[in-house]
This record gives sequence, structure tokens and C-alpha cells, in this order.
Amino acid sequence: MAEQGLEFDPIAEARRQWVAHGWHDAADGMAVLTSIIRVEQLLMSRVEAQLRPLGLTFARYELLVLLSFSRRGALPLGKIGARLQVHPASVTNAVDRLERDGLVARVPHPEDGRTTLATITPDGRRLVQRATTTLNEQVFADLGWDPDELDAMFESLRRFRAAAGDVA
Amino acid sequence: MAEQGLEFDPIAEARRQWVAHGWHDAADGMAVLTSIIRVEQLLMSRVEAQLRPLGLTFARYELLVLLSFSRRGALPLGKIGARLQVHPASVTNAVDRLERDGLVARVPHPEDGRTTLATITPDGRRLVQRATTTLNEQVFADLGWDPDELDAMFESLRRFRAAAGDVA
DNA sequence: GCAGAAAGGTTGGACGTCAAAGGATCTTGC
DNA sequence: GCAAGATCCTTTGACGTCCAACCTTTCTGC
Repeated sequence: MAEQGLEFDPIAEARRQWVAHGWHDAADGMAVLTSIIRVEQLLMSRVEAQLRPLGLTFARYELLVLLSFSRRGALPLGKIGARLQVHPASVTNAVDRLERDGLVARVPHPEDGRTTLATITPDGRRLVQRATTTLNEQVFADLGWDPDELDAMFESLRRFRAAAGDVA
Repeated sequence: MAEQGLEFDPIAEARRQWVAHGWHDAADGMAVLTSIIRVEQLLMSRVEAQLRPLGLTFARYELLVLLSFSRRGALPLGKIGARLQVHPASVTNAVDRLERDGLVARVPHPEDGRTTLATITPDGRRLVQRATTTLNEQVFADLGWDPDELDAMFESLRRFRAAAGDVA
């Protein structure tokens, strides 16, 4: 990444340009959208930095968490995709790599021949435990926002997700 | 994507689990981080849906916008990376494809033999114009937040970026 | 001047995401 | 019962991102 040392804020600059071109109606939306993209990038890189030493990525971590929270430690791949809101191909991909590393195993569904279950292994459980502790302490516990601000953000984001159909 | 029809909010559910496991301090941070990732995903797919018919991606669109705003319509690849806050390899990649499509041309820097300039072509200017009009109307003009909320979001996000070193 | 350090780009590899197409396996409806 | 249509998963291909390693070209310091 090119992290350092701009003497000005590129997003503020872009917004200025938008206004200068007469695109007033779109300037704020552009600025917020771009900001979200950038903040997501920064947050993700914090997370990945913590997970890398454990041999995990966030995508795989999320999948492990989901399995570890499930009743039997196993879920159909399709349901995993629905819960994590990712493309089926991404699930296949993630499960492939988790399986390669012995953190998950594929098991045929006992009743439905089309379905495959991903099952978390003991190694998988141990690792997701460690990863969660690390992430909780090093990232989630303090993103850099006050509690009030955090709540406000969550609520705004939730409303957006609701409008997009994520929430019932 | 698996867009539809969960009968509950996966992020709210994850947060519940976090609290149930006693990770109170991290629960809100986890929820907000996950929400930002999800909202970024949703916004990005709106943007890409508008750009796809034009043969552009957001990464390449941003690069074109940057060039079109520059004095001479040309910038060193390194400076592009710094302004867009992406890895040098990503710039190489994007410029390769823009060049392939005739939207940008690589020109050696007249004074510094190490440096390459990316120059926007007339085709590039025309296309970025069209793309901007479309995005302004179809996406940026209405993300789904009230003006007040939009301002609050921008400010929270700006503060975060500042703390991360993006802003002077 | 000239060796060593720094700066600018490119390449190759690992991952992630999406779209589209394909193969299996249920489920339906007549 | 059986064909037609849904489901579930995988595969392939196009892109994007990052990292690490590797050339070139410049700049620095003695």
C-alpha cells in the first residue's frame, strides 16, 4: 500500500472538483461512497494483518466462525453463502483452502445427495478461538470511534442494509 | 451474490453471539466493522453495475477521473498510486488494461528516465465523461441517506481516515 | 567519479469476488 | 411413473488487491 504522506486529503480534493464542475447534487454522495471504500480498506488491512500470522484470511475466518457457532459444527455450503452473503463460488473457494489446511472437512449430506456439508475440525475450532481472541483485543475492541459515534454509525449502516434488503 | 431473503440480519445475529460469549467490549466494534464491509460491497456493486456496460471497472474509472482532472491529462504512475491509495502493482495492472482499450497511453517521462507517465486519450476523456454523468445520476445523487446523516457519516469516516494518516 | 542507497515500475504468485456454464440430484405436475 | 424444472455445487475465466523479488535509472556521500 501507499500509506503515507499526502499533504492533503484526496477525497476532499475530489469533492472540491465535483463541486467545481457543477455536480453539487452528487458531490456528497461521491465523497461518502469513496470514504466508505477507503475506510473498509483500512479496517480490512488491520484485520488481515492480525490473521496472516495464523494462516487465515478474513473470508476464511468468517466461515470458521459461522461453523463454530452452528449446532453441529456443520452447515450446507449453500446456507453458508446465504449467511455470509457471498457468491457460491466464493464459498467453494474458501472451503477448498480450509479443507487443504485441515480446518474443515466436506461431508456429504445424509439425506440430500445434492448438498455438501462443511464441518469444522478440532484444529479449526482451536484456530478460530485464537483468531477471535486476537481480533477482539487488537481490532474490534477499539476501532477508534467513541461509543456514541459507533452506535450512530451502526444505525446508519443498518438502515442502509435494510433498504438494500439485507434485513427483514 | 446471494442477495435475498434471510429472515434475520446476519450481523445482528453475530453480535448477539459475541455478547453471549462474553465478548462485550468487542461486540460493537465487530458489528460496525462487518457492517462497513457489507455496505461497501453493496455500494460497489451498484457502481459496477453502472460501469459494466461502458466496459469500465471502478478502479479504472477512478484512474481516468484522476487523469482527466490533472493539468496535462498525464501523471506518473507512482503519483497515481499515491493519490488513489493503492499498491503500485494495482496501478500497473489498471494502466495495462486502460492502455489495451485505448483510453490511456504510457509516455516516458521527459526528464526522469525511471518514470512513466499515464496520459488520457480523447477516447478516455469521452468515456469518463459519460461514466461520470451516469454515476452521478444513478448512484451518487442518492445513496439512500438523508443529507444530515450523510454529513455525519462523512465526518465520522473522515475522522477515522485522519487517525489512520490519510489526512494531514 | 563511483560505489551504495533510493526511487520508479514490472512481474509472478496467492487470494478473493463475480458471472456464466455445466453436471448431479431432487421435486413437480400431469 | 416420468419428463421438465428447480436446486446445489463446482469449474472456468476475467479482474482486482497485496506482497516479495527484481530490474533500471537517479541521487548521495566520500
